[in-house]
Amino acid sequence: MTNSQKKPKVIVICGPTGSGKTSLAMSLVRHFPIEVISADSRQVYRLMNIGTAKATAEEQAVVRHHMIDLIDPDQEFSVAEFVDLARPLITDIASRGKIPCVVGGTGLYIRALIGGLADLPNGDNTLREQLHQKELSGGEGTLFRELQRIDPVAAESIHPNNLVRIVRALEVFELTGKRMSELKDAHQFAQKNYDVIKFAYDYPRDQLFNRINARTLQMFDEGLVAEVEMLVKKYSFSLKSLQTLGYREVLRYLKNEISAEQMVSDVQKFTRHYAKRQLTWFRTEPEIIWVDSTNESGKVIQSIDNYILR
RNA sequence: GCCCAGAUAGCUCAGUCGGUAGAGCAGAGGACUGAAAAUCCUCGUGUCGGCAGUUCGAUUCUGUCUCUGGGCA
Repeated sequence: MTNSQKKPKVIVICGPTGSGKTSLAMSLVRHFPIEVISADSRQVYRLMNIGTAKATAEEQAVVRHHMIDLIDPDQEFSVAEFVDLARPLITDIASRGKIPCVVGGTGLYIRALIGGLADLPNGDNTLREQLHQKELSGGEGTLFRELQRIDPVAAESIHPNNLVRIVRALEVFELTGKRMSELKDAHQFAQKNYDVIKFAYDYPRDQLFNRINARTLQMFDEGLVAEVEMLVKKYSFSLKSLQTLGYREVLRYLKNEISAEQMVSDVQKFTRHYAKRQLTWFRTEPEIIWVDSTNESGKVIQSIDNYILR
């Protein structure tokens, strides 16, 4: 028995929002004994259902879904937690003779799940807050100049305007005494624990955008506004998880900052932008089998058949 | 019917004291290792409404026509 035969086989269905990942997964159920592992940074939240396009109760009754509804909307989540929770699931599913099927659009989560994470510390909100304060009091560019001093390589690859990245790099140095660029470059998502086959639907751009626009309207029909109202009532307007595409715009509408019409078209627009960013990410993701959208699931099932036999 | 204001990038508009034009948004491309549905970067040629006139030269001035607002009858 070779090494690759010992590794658990994992099917990945990725790609931009609205490209039909869930329905592809559902069509695989009839042919393969899969269980779904959602790779989605928002579907982990309970009570956020409509706006995250979570698999419906009916769909979840057909196939077991994991990594959904893990935490309350006032809790925080991270890639690291995702990897820590999802990896044992893969082992478990495979040991029961089933095939783990990772379905989702959060590119970083998928890459980290498959390739592993570098040895970096968890985020520290207090430290982040301090760093932001430092930038405020020291003036624009303070943190970037500091980063240039302590980790010039990281500073080279981070734009001076990208505070989130700069803060993270400083945080890593602060917490470990090591440069993030070095910790990161030694890693490169190079772990190979799984035998992976990856798919994504490839749509003509205008077709994907039409699907997104239509799906957004459907979310509003299904009661997205009511879902957000409920969350605001149960928690608050400042809930961090509500700073999510779709939820954010409804929030602005509920605060009377934008009209209902504006809200809908904004959600459509920002979802299109998001899909574009995802495409940029997945284009560089290695070994994705891009499936022509007109090909339906036939090609995928064929490929998986070959993959299981190999 | 008359008067006024417009007509410039896919959209909203700025501008050129006459030397063929630029913002925002849309759109396109890119980056990304514990915030990732987040965060950040790059990219602007279009009969300047049609036709004629003045001029070395008109998108800019003049005339006229068409269309769109608003007002007066």
